[in-house]
Amino acid sequence: MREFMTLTKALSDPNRVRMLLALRPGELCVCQITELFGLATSTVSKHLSILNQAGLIRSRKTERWVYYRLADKPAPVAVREALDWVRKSLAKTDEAAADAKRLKRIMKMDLAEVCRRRCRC
Amino acid sequence: MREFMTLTKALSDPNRVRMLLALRPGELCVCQITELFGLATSTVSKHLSILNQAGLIRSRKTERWVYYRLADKPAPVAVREALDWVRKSLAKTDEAAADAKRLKRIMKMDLAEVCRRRCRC
DNA sequence: TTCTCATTTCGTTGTTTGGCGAAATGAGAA
DNA sequence: TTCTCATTTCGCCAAACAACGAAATGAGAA
Repeated sequence: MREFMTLTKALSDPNRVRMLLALRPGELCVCQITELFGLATSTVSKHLSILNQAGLIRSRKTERWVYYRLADKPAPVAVREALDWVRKSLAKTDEAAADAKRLKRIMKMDLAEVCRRRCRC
Repeated sequence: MREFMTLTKALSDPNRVRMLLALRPGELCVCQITELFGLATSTVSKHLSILNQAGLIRSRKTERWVYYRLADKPAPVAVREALDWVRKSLAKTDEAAADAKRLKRIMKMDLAEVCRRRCRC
């Protein structure tokens, strides 16, 4: 029950759900997600931490960046069902399409460039 | 997206999830649910209204009482998947078993009796 | 080793949410 | 019709939460 509530609470914020959808094509680093949603880095980090704690995503650190991806096959059944539910319910929505479109543009940029841009001095 | 978030928010409170599980065997009236969870009537009513608005449950009024039941077959796919997810993830948990046990006892009581008992004067 | 910098953690603020009791509602009983 | 009473709505309080900027972290670069 406790684990299940961690899952449902993780899914109860629209920005977190959008992050799950954005991660469908493949892993992204924090600064790319920050750029995609126009939120503060600390806010994005918090959201990712909540999704991670729920087991919905996993992280990997390489060089200077932390990459997040959707949970892999060995994830618990409840987690996989949650991800399927999100995908089936929202993959074809306008919001997901708009995010995907903007993400495409961000993916074409240099990663270091994206990270530097996040700094709004 | 908006509808989906209504669903996930509805599922993000443990008492609401317990209510969904309690409704699995069949419909219950508000005072039975109130007795089952030991919450104020107004609180239970609010929770049921949120579940109803999300399409997860439906209501029916007969004589003096309002009965709530899980959403029927013609419910949207996302709703049916949500209910399946809850059932598969939690039906066999200790919490669900404990609630079911207490519910059994309440079901043996006279309905009017249960409603009157709720009044803690 | 020290420096750099992407990310996380901390502390604060405004909003949302769950809980309650009291008052309002409204459909059946009388 | 008026009365009864199960349920809903309202108003309030305390706890939880999302968002931000600033400070801390810690791994790679120099």
